[in-house]
Order: sequence, then structure tokens, then C-alpha cells
Amino acid sequence: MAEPEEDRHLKLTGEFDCDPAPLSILRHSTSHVMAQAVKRLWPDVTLAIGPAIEDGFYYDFGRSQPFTPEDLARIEDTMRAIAKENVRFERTEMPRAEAIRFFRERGEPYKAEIVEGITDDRVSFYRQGEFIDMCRGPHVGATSEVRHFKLLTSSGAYWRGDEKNPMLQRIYGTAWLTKDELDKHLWRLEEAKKRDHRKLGRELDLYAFHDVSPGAPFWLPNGWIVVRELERFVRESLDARGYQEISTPILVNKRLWEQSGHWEHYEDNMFKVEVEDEVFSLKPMNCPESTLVYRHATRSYRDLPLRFADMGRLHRNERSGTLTGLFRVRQFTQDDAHIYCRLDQLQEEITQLIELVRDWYKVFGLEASFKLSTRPPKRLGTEEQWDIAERSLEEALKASGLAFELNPGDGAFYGPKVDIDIEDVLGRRWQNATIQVDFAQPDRFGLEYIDADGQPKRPIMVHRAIFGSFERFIGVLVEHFAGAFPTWLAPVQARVLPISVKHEEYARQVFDQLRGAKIRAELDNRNEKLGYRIRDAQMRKVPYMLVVGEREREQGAVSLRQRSGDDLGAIPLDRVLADLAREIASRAPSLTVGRS
RNA sequence: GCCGGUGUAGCUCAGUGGCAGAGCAGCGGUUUCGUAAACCGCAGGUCGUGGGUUCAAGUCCCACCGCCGGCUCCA
Repeated sequence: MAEPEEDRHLKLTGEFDCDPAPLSILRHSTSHVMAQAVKRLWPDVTLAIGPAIEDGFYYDFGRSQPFTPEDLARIEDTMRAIAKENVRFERTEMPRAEAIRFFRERGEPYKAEIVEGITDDRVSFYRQGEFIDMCRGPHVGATSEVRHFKLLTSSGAYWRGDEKNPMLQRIYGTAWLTKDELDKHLWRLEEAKKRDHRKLGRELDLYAFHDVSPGAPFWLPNGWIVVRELERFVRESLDARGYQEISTPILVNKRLWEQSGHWEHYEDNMFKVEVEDEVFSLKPMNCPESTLVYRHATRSYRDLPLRFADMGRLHRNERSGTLTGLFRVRQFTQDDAHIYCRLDQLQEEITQLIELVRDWYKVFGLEASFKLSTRPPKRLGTEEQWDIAERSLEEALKASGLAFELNPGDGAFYGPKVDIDIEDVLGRRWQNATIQVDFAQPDRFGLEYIDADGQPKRPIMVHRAIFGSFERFIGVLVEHFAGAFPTWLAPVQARVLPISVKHEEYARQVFDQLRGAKIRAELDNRNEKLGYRIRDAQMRKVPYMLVVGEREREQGAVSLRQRSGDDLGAIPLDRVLADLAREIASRAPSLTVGRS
């Protein structure tokens, strides 16, 4: 994986400032054209950096006023004018000292600071028309190649990403090689907006937020069904795989957090409660308490691996500005588990976990990709432990036949980890799952098992969460499915729609049979036209509408309509019931009733 | 937490210093209907909260809170 372009621009590492691929080059050049436009419109604005990023580019400017949407429109117009001028990108060089003087004289403190931070003798520049910027390229040939772009948003951003530094004004844009790709990307952004889980959560009555508890969802009946179904899925799956579920207290004395090291490393993120002159905290993680369960009995090497699942409700005091719907909350429930094993069992456990991750995500049509993060400079544990743990993770990944990225030095201080990204139907990536090897907690809590030789040994602890948190995962699912959950997850699985009051009795029979078959059904006998009730069920994303009138009553059938709009016609009720039960029990990803 | 924006009915939004509005949803009635919105009526508001300016504040000013877009951080 190439290093981030921010770093290339700031530290001048690597050969070029951007990945020398056509799209990155184009985006990088587009950011220069944008900077040129900004300089034309506001000559006093200073320049920071302008890298290409995933899907586009940005440029950071030193300016006290933020850019308004009207400013963005003006900048875009000026950029199109510059493209029309079709001036060439030309590379020049300057000795380092001269470059520093150059930027000082031009009143470009950020650029001067970057040059001061490097050791190279010479610095390269790119010029297009009247605009010149320190840059190692590469760039497109001329400004006319900058065509399919759009400026998106402006916002504040810290210089060098450090909150102690001054706030710059950043403008984000997107750029593509063809108009088609640009249009497709803009459509994706629109589509993402439509699928926003905060909007859909409100419209589908899944969950609500109130300012009395920022960052903590109120689960409404519909949303809580989704949570329950996911929990049921987790329990069924783990019960069959040798896990034991435990549940541990939420309010825990500070002593435990001092022992685990959280008080030292994580105190700012913990909610504290004073109880009779003692300090307690709402748990931000489950692991320390899990070790107490481990220590409840003397463990034998024969007991290992021990797998304790703990779907604990956690609280973390996240900074107010970071809260975002279900994606970033202060209270959440992890599908957490801790596995205690011997070193020689580690690889097999990791292999099983990777398989579990893939199995689970497959059910939702989510593609998982894996990243291995290895030992950081500051770390606990012996080199031998790290060697074995890293090798176990790597071997397990390889044995699973997976392509994975390497993040050298990005592991936790207590052990290496595998982070798992999932990609949704719009190609967006989310990080939910994590598998972490931990040497520290077993030490801190003095965990032991009695080995075959009768001697006490220290087990390894593996932390893992697959959905991550139910909150974030449901947020992802809502956007992934655009609110149209597979039937097994759908809050309402079927709605019975009598054509008029005359058919209400039969409709009620159908409804009762659905209920009897444990299908989440509703009877919509409201005094509204059929078309109205169809529309309503459709907007609520109810998978199946069972329309019943005279014809259906006579045949003991229902007319089946899917939320996609497909009308499957009259189908015997028995068959619908059987198909529905099968679809739900198998957690089928798509609608199958009446199609077999 | 920081920068900027924003907050009016359950939802979406109009209201630029002078009587708080619309559509949808809700409720009541009429209608009994064959696959994406029948019709009539009713009700619904501490205009985020607290202060200030003014004869008069949803509207102007200040503070706080929430939310939104980013930054930083993260499951």
C-alpha cells in the first residue's frame, strides 16, 4: 500500500507527490488548477497542500474566512476558464535555500515550513500560467486535460492534521477521466444521501435520537427487532462453535481499570460515577471483566481454547464533534468475545475467526477485506511472542487464501491485529470487525493455566468483534440495503391488504395464520384505497404484500406483491406460508416466495 | 474538543421587526374501492434553551445545548 498523499506532500517522502497513475495525476493536477483559481480570486490566500485522495482531491488554504458555496461556484467557473486557457504544466527546480526565500518573500509560510523540514538540496516546482507551486508531480500535460471535475464541500482542517495548529480552509473536489465516471460518482453521492441511515431510521421508525442523551440511540420497536435478529444470529452461530456466552457488569470500580491499564491510557474516554466516595466507571470495553471470568476457576491446558462471548453494553465518552448517527455513538453493544488459548493454538483460532468473519458477512452480501497490522515501535511483550503472533496471523490469512494488506507498525501496543473492512453495495468501506492478539492483559491479570507438565503457563488472549457494534453495523446495513432488509431482518415481513371491508374476515384468517407461523405480519384494514395501502407498504419496505379479495378467498390464495413492485399473482396460502418460513429460517438474502 | 453551517407542528419546509403558516402524517366523517397518494372536516406550536436590544423578537445581539459538513479520534 502506497503511503498517504498527505505525507508525500508534507514530508516530501517517496519519489513523487502522487501515485503516478493517470487518475491520481489528474486529481493532483485538478487540485493545482483549483489553487490557481483561488489565487486568482483571492491573491492574499496562502497555500498549504493539495493532494489527490480516494475519489478526488483537496487543497488546504490559509484564509480567515471560510469558503461559501457561492465561493465554490466562482472557483469552479475560474477553473473552467483556466482549463480553456490550456496552459502547460512545466517543471522547474530551485536550490533549497532559495526555495525557502522564495516562499518567505511571497508570503507563503506553510510552503516555507515544508521546505525547511526537508534535507534535499534541490526542490522542484510546477508552473501553469501565472501559478507556481512546490511540487514533485507528476502532472498532466496541460490544464485542458482537467475537465471532468466538481467541487463538493469546504470545511476547516488543521495544518498538518494537528489540532494544536492553526485551522486552514479545505476545499474538497472530485475528478475523473471521463464524464461518465464523474456522473456515476455524483450519482453515488446522491444515492448515499438518499440511503442515509439517519434519514431512513426516522422514516422507517427504527431508532431515534434525543438531545437528552447525545450519541445514544433510542431503539424503536422496529429497530429493536433488527437488533434482536442479529443477536439471535450471533448466538445461534456461536453456540455451534464452542463459545460460551457471559455477561458482566456495566458499572465497575476504578480499581479494575487501573489494573487493566485503561485508567492510564483511556481515562478521558470513560464516564465516571462516584458511589459512596469511590470512583466507578461505565465500562468502555469488556476485556478486563472477561479475565475475571477466566480467573473464576483454575484452568487446565485441556480447557483451552476458552471462548467467552460477551455482548456487553459499552460507554465511551467520544468528543461531541465526532458523534454521527449510529456510526459513532457514546453507548453501544459489541458482539465481543475473548478467546484464551495456548500459543500453539493461536493460528487455528485465527483461521477459524477469519472463516467466521467471511461466513457472517456473506449472509449480508458484504465483501470483507483484511489488513494485518504488525508490531509498533512502542510495545509490550517479547520479540518471540511477537514473532509467533504475527506469524500466526499471517499464516492464518494465507491459509485462508486471502489477499491482505500489510500495515507494518500499526498494531496495538499489546499485540498485532487483523482489521477487517467491509465494502457495501455502493463501494463504500467501513471498519467494523477487528481481531487482536493481546499479550498485556494476561500479564496484568496474572492469567494462568496448568500445562501438561503440571506447571502454570500464561495463555494468550484474542479480542474479536465481527459486527463490531450492533449500532454501527445496523447503520451500515440500513445504508447497504437502503432500508429494504432481507425478510429475516425486516421489522414487518408481510402485510395483508384486504381489497375492501367485505374481505376483511378472510384477510384476518390469513393474518392469523401468518402470526401462527411466527411471521411478523400486519393487517392493513385501514379505510383507504388499495393503491394507497400498497404505496404505504412499499415505502415502509415491507418485503411481501398479500392482497386478498373475493377471488383469493374462493381459492384459499393470496395475491403476492413484492416491495420491488413485482406482482406475482394468486398463490395458494399454504405455499406462501411454507415459502416464507423457509426464506426466513434460511436467512435468504433475497425474496424467494412464490418464485420457486 | 476545533472551524463553519443550522435549529419553526411527528416529518419536509415557508415565514427578514408588527395576529405563527403549508403539504404529508394523526384524528373524525363520507366513500368500500383489484396493485405506488379518494373527498370533506378537525386538531396539532414554550418558533432548541436562557439572557439582552426594542413600543413590539420566530426574525436583531450574546451565551449554552443539539444536529449537519469537515478536522482530530474511533467499534
